Amino acid sequence: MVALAQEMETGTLHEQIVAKLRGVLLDGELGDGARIPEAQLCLRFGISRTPLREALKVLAAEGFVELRPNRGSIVAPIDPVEVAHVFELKGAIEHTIGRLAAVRATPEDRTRIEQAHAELGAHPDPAAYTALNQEFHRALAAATHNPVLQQTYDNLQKRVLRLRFVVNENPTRVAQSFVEHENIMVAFRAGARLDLAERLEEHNRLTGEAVMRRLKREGA
Amino acid sequence: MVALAQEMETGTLHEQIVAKLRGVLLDGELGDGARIPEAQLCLRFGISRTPLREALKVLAAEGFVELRPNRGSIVAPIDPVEVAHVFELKGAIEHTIGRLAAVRATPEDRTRIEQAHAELGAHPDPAAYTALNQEFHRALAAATHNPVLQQTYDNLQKRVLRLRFVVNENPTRVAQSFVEHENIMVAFRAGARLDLAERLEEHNRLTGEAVMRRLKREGA
DNA sequence: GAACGATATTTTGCATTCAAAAATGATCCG
DNA sequence: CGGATCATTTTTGAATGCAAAATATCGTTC
Repeated sequence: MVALAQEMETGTLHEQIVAKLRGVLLDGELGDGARIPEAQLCLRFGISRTPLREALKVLAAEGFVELRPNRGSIVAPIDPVEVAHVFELKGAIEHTIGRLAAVRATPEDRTRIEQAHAELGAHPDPAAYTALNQEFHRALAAATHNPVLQQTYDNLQKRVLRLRFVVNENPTRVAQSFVEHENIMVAFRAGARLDLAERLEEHNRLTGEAVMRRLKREGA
Repeated sequence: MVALAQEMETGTLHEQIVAKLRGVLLDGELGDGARIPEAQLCLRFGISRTPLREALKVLAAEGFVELRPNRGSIVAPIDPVEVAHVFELKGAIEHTIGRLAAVRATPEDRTRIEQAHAELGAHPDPAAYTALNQEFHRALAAATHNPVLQQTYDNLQKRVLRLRFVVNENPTRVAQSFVEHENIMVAFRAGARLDLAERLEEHNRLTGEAVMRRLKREGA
């Protein structure tokens, strides 16, 4: 089992609860549209309803939870149209990540990115793919040294992570994806800003299209 | 007094509280870094601390409020570096708004955008500027028909709105800004996607630079 | 046996309460 | 008179309590 919600055990208690709860949602422990068992989660986290509900509101604002007045909260149902919109926005941000990271990446950033890329190459299995891929893109985003961008990007990334089949990526797409990553790395190493930007945007578009095809097929 | 926080009286009670509280923050009623008077706001909104605190956590996640463990919440202090980062990300989104709005705007969108632009032309006073300018850009964002993008954009826009001197824009910049808007409209009317995208991004950059200069001057 | 409706149970949303932490300020000593 | 120490008050964070709403249960009728 790959932990998708690799949050650190840090920050305020509230932040920790948000992180844990997000973890529950991202790991698909509660399916799409499932009722969120407040009482159960309180027991599990060893807290009362007050802080849990605070976390729920935050996650609702982030788009992971849907609050239905007087009818409790549910895991936000996946809306294919919305997923497409998330990818569209993410594309814009990927482009910017490319332009900025190519120029701003420090030697440490470069090392981390190279490392993430190498790990992806070493583990071509779909099981490991999602987490490593996540790490790779996260490292690139970090190289922009723009925390506002990073956080927005991360949030969007998490939103698509909720789709189970992104996790259980198919082997063909994984292979294709790695080829795209190779090209991304070529542009990155060369410091080719616009080239990197375009490749990242294109990679996002292709991933998005794969996801949308899958969504259509599953008729979710 | 121009109401910056033009939220509607709709949605769940929770959403209304978040909106009202955001209004208090955006209208600059509480200065930068000021302690948030929980008790007072509860009185004013006629609610207890529980729902108010839920709203506070949401606004903290959005970056308007800073929660200090055991020391209460304060209006998030303005960090010039962060403001620059917000503008940088907003630039990426403006570009995308341009590319998409040029193609997707419906006749109704076009009417609304033209109207917003005309109103800006009719009221060249800095006092009215912020609200009308806000409306103009909001209308353009809406023309993308991408709610995810719209919401993210709106959130960023609100973050820069917190800077009081953006509200009290200086006349020179207002005039210059309108010229940029004119050019934006030319590209928009012509359906020139990339041209519109570039002009919007450039407009954002220039606004951002004006704000940053102001920030530096005031030494905030 | 299905459909409806009345009643019991659970869940939800918010107010209240309570313990712990921080801020305040009163007292003492140098 | 200034500054440290300790008691007092206030504020914070979270658990609990309570009324209203929704859901489930069950009996009744057709």
